[in-house]
Amino acid sequence: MAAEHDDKILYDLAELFKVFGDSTRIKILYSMFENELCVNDIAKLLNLSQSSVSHQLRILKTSKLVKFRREGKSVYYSLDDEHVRAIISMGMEHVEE
Amino acid sequence: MAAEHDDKILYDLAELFKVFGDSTRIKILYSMFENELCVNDIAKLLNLSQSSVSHQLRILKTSKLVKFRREGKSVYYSLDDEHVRAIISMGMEHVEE
DNA sequence: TCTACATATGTTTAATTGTTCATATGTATA
DNA sequence: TATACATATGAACAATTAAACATATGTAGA
Repeated sequence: MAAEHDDKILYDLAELFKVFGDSTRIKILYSMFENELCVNDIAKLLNLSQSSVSHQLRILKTSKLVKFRREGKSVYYSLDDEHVRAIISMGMEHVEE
Repeated sequence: MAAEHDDKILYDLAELFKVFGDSTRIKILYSMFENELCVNDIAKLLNLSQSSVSHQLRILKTSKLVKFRREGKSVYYSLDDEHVRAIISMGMEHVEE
């Protein structure tokens, strides 16, 4: 317990949860729960500025929580994998009690 | 999507993840993964001040992530339920890739 | 009740971070 | 290549918060 190996992993784990730990980012993630969306769609849907959404998407991208593809002038974002969905769902269960 | 009902839940969800999103708190939670520990044990194990541990335990307590019982002068803390373990494990999987 | 030990809490400070505003980059079309 | 639209990025500011320090509360035993 508390070996140096764990230290690194636990640090990364905290960093991961930190990304989920902001309501703007969670809303953005949740908006993509069913299907991909482009930046502007997210901004309009959640009533956020384009800049704000873009900044947060960068963080989500860096953390590998979302992936994206460009199509013409738009960039479509979606959840990176099932882990992301699973983590959110698991948290939901705890919160909804 | 983005209904007001969701808004509240998503806010709570972010608040929940925020609690996991600090390396000190994650270390504290992880130290209790196998068995309960008293405040001093945690402080010594993780090389933290008693004050710091106590402050963080308060936050974990408020968020219902840990429970506790008093035995003489000591207070023993443990993970509140399997959800907590599940959320951490799920995050671990993502991080360890 | 006095002392020692264990834990909790209040306050201050330093550091982190989300948002805003301004601007840059990228893409398509006339 | 000039213009418009979509997205990204840089910098400054305001708000949040973890840690440190001091102190208070709680408990057991002499």
